[in-house]
Amino acid sequence: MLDAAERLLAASTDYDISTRAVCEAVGVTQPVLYRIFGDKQGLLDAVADAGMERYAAQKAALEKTGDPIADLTAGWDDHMAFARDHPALYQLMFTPRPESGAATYRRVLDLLEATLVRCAAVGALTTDPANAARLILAANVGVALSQIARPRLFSDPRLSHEARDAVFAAVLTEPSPRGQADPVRAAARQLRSQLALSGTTALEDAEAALLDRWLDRIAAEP
Amino acid sequence: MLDAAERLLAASTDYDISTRAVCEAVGVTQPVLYRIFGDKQGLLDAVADAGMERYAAQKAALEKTGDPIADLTAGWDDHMAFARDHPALYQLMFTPRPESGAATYRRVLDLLEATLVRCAAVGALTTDPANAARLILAANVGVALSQIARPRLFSDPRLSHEARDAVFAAVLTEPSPRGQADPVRAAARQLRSQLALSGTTALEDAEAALLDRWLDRIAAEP
DNA sequence: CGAAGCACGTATCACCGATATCAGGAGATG
DNA sequence: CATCTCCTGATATCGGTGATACGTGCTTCG
Repeated sequence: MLDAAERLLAASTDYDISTRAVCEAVGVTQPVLYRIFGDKQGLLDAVADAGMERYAAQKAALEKTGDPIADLTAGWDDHMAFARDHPALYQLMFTPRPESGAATYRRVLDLLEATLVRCAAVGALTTDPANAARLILAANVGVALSQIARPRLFSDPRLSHEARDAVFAAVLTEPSPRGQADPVRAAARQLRSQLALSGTTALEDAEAALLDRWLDRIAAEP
Repeated sequence: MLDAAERLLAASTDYDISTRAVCEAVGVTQPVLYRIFGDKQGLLDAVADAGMERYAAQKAALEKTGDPIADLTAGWDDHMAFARDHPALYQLMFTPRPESGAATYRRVLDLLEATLVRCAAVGALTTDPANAARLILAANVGVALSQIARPRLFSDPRLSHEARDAVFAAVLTEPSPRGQADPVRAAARQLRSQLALSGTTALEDAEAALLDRWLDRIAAEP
């Protein structure tokens, strides 16, 4: 029944389901749903909890490295992947629903905090794990929800990586492995933005266009 | 009518309103609502748009400093205050609703980007304003929505300030090179030196040579 | 074997989004 | 001034949804 509800939720266009449709998909009538879950909110909570279970399992299968910072980075990307793969379920879990969803936030925070405690154990954390977990989760949810809301504007994976590196840099002592490690790319990006907003006359239009393409290539270099 | 809808939305417990209640509050019947807004979604879009108008006005009344970075900081805090004061309206504006809300995101991004362009004009930005705007807005929305969802966990203003500083540190330069004459020339010089000491493979030799001549011209520009 | 308890279905209520249809009034046109 | 047209609003209604009271048949245990 939870499976049917989640399937209908994923298939729905307005991120909403009807208890009738869920019951019909399973082959029972409405009162059994209300006997089991008591409420539609109860059903949605159970669906969110099942999603949380899968999220935790996915994350548990991921964290096997000895390096806690690598695990933390993988955790962020995994969070983004989960949001991308299950947008309706993700929104059900992390969007502000009144009187609900508390368990999801709490459990994700606990998972995150566990990893952060490991980071603190190796002296890589500049604040307490609880505070860092709140910061990371809030930013992660924001990027994920923005990506769900406006894929055209926010689906660029570079955005997620930049946000991740920015937040990690604020709570970790060591610079993150991939974050702004390449000064060439940073310089190329800065020059491109500066050229874009100050109409320089040192280059002709064709030259500027070609330069822009090169800077783009440099900035996108792996 | 928009006023009644927003009032009912703020008073509702489940962040939802009924078209009947809105009509009854105004004193008209349902068909007039559907004549005016065409749809319930149209009504909600109009409410979100009115909220966006108020948000823009509040922000316009705020940005008066000559320092764009101070304005950017105030903009973040103002965003958080708006979310705290109008949680239902805020969620209507920034939560992923299908087929809607595009205008809100776009307009907020434009406002943010305008301030960021001013930051870039004084050489305080390390990336292009569009990218920085996406990053800042996503993080800001994430902290705000988390605060709405779980006030007990995320209402600490220190969290918002930490997130703000973390994101700003990722897109802003340190205010040390204040007396920078020309940010374009500085960026060109920096890129040239960076390219010289790190053999990048993104460009062929001939391209790198031509790029070097152009950077020289830009750096030598009066 | 019989009765109690429970699970399920039937029928129904109140509410909501949306619309077809009709009544009344403002303004144009002769 | 009469009439026609267009616009605005109300009435009535339809399909659907969350939720529940009540009856019925099956299971289970003494």
